[in-house]
Amino acid sequence: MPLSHSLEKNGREPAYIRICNSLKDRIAEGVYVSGDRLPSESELCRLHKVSPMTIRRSIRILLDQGIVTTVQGSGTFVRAPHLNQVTFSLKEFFDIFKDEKRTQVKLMDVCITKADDMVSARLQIEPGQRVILLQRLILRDGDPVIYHREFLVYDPARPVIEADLEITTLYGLFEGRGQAFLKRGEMTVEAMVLEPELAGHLNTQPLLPAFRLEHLFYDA
Amino acid sequence: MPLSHSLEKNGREPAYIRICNSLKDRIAEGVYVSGDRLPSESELCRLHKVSPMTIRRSIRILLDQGIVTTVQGSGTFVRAPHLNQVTFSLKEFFDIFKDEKRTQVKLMDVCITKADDMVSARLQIEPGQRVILLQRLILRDGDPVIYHREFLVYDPARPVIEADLEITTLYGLFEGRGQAFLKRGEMTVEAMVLEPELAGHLNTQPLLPAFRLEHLFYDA
DNA sequence: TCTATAAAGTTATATAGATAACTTTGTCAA
DNA sequence: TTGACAAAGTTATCTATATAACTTTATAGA
Repeated sequence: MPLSHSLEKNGREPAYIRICNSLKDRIAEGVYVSGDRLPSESELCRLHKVSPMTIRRSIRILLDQGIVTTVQGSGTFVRAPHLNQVTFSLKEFFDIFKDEKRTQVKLMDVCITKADDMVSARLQIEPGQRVILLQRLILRDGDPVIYHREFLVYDPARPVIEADLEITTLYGLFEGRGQAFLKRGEMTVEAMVLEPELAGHLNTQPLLPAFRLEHLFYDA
Repeated sequence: MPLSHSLEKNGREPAYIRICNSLKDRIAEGVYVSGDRLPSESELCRLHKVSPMTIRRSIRILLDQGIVTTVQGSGTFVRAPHLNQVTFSLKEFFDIFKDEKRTQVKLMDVCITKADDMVSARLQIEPGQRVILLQRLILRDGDPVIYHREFLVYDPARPVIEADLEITTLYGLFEGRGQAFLKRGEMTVEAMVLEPELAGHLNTQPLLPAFRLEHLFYDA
């Protein structure tokens, strides 16, 4: 059976998006409330006159967004508003620093120290083992905004990675260096109070609240 | 053509999961590095001997997880590690408080005050307009762990919602009350320093770092 | 050499149906 | 009344194919 699905029914929105939004709207309007069962997939097929795969795709989106839950053999149910996950978007934050003309990365200090408990746990090495510590200050229009510390496992066999010392762009710092040698990263967020030393570097008063971002790169 | 897809090829893992993990592994191992093009969908079909829809599903997962990007007409490419989004999971946090025997919600105070700038902005009302302020303390084994403040738009037409005053369970507090009347919620996270008053309520020293969670419910 | 066009290859969307696994419900027998 | 079982309904997975929209590359013509 021939068809021209894209323009016939709505304009340019794909059917699966249209159906997905339709269901979302009905949930928002209270037609379906928390705990209710949505019409079965085969019913939705008949209602919207599309094939099962298209309905499945719509429902999968709602599932991914946490709006519904599915129970095999039983049905698809509206979930109660759940607030157990917050996506902490730093996209805009990094976008600010994207234009490299106004942003400057300054390498303050490079030294070799012994790993304390926190660092050794993260790097999966023994406490007291030697690590390379790089300290950087990120400036925005000349003003310090981020204080950056990087710990590297000290490996005499591998010469000190010169590439690391040359990183003076935020892109290099956050988007990974090289491409080839690092796998994936993880990032965690904590609340902290600015210590006097850090506050000094950042040109602000101590004891102010701040976020502490920790990113961890895994070598291949 | 008959088939018994589930047991024949792997054990019990669906094909789309298997293929997805296979691709992930190869990216992690460095076989495909940042910027590389993955084999096309039709190639992957031949390689894994599955139908296009199955491959599509695998790739969609990688796409959702931000591991690859797809360009229509061109191909599927490995993305550089990106750290512009942190999913701030509070699931375990709330799970702790799930058993209601050990957790107690204590209503400390109910009063009507005038909305300051922060509150009026959030509730989309004029500054100075009257709002209902509910203050609660959440106790875990008798120890205070969360201080909870709730602002409600004061509406003389609608009598003070008694249901709100009766909430003494965390479930009621975080998972929504009623079902029928609220739509969706939003949640933001900030870093803060404990003010003396709050620290007093929480039985800790002032000036400690803390997270400030703000959740916003939209009425229907 | 440059440009327009065609062709091939790619992802995006959708159809129509099949089998499997699971849940709920109704029925019948003890 | 209870328990076993069958039947119907539901989601989960997958096949095989088709059309559309887009990109890249090769080709032919000016």
